[in-house]
Amino acid sequence: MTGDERREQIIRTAVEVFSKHGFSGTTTKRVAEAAGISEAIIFRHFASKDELYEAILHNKVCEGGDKQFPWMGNEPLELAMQRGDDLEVFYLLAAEALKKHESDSNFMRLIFYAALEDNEASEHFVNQLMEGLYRFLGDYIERRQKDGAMRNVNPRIVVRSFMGMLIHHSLNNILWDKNRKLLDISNEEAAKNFAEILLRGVLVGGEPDTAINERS
Amino acid sequence: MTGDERREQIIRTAVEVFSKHGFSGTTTKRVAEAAGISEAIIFRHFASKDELYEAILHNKVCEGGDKQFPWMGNEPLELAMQRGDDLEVFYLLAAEALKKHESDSNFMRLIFYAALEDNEASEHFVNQLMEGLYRFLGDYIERRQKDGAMRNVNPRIVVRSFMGMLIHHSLNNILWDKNRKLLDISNEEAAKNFAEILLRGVLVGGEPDTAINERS
DNA sequence: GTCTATATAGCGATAGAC
DNA sequence: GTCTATCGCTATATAGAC
Repeated sequence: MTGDERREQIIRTAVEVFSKHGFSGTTTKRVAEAAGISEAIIFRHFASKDELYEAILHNKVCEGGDKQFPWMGNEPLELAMQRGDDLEVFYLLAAEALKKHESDSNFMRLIFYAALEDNEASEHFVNQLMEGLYRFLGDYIERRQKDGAMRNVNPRIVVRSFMGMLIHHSLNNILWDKNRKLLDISNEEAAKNFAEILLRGVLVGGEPDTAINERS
Repeated sequence: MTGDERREQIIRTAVEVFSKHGFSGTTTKRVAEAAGISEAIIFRHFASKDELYEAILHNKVCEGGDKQFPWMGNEPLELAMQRGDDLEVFYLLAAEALKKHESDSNFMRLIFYAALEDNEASEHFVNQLMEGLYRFLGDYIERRQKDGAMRNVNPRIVVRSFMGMLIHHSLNNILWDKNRKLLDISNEEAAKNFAEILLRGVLVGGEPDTAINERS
């Protein structure tokens, strides 16, 4: 196996191990065993365990990061946005997001570990990718508010509400509720329901009888 | 300092350290330093690092767990539920939850670490506390559906949507968006908005023009 | 109840043969 | 490019003095 091939193989393997056990919980020995090589080879390709970790985070979060978000270069989505088909917009976003989360749960685990363990990749994740998403979806919501289609709620609160539904649902599926005791539904079903609940929540019309800030 | 006092002090200190760095990332040495004692004392009170960790998880998740959830013995909440004041119900739940999360972020970090590191406390957390919450709030939603006040959505999807908003918002505040770059609002504001969005989303009336499952 | 000193094992990382 | 052998260090845990 050539140097580059080996390096790639180590990274792929390391993603598996680090995403399972985090940085502190991962030993170079386990990575070596999982890759079927000796520890020494790892340190021939990466100067330190730290450098290996940074490499896989960079690989997953920074480079592959754009692909984690389904809001760029998605034709059906862009068409739905152009014609102001809100339900379709939110449904497509939800379905894509849930699918991604499910097919790449390692990415989610890495991000959570990085955040908890206070790795700077976490900061990068928020500054670049999440900020991009908040702007992208926030702008759409703002436009729809100007159209008079949506109520005047802080667009970023709407984005957070929606992302909350999606990320928390995937988080349950990956971490806590693996055997679906609390709630057992398909991604399709979940995406439909989340989109519809959120959208009804922000569209004009159908208000609760008294808004909270009009109360005593 | 007596034995029990010392034990309690160690636990309090260990909660801080474990919640910051997780199980693998925490060394008994750091706990000892943070408590201002020698390592030997820790092992006089706890047979192993594992036992200390289980002790603090039991302390926070199992015993203190009930207090983490604001849905038992909360009078204003129960009154609001009795008179079917949905907005007040969801607002109170949201406000209480966000307040708890903020004042005890260590609890959230412990839970997340436990889930990622595959500790059994995580399972207990879901089976006991989350299941209780889903039943409690799910039952209320079901009742309101029978009243004809809420649409016929799987109640547990509604609970998940709402919990998603709350937990994900707190998670952002604690982990990723500490300096509130993405969204900077008070708990009060957040609770109001989440409650109103969710409630409009599930109340009868104000439907999006075409539901997703009626489409092509 | 608390300490210092120490045992033992596993960690990240390196040396050097092939 | 890969291995075995090993270094230096730190981890958990214990022994024994005070």
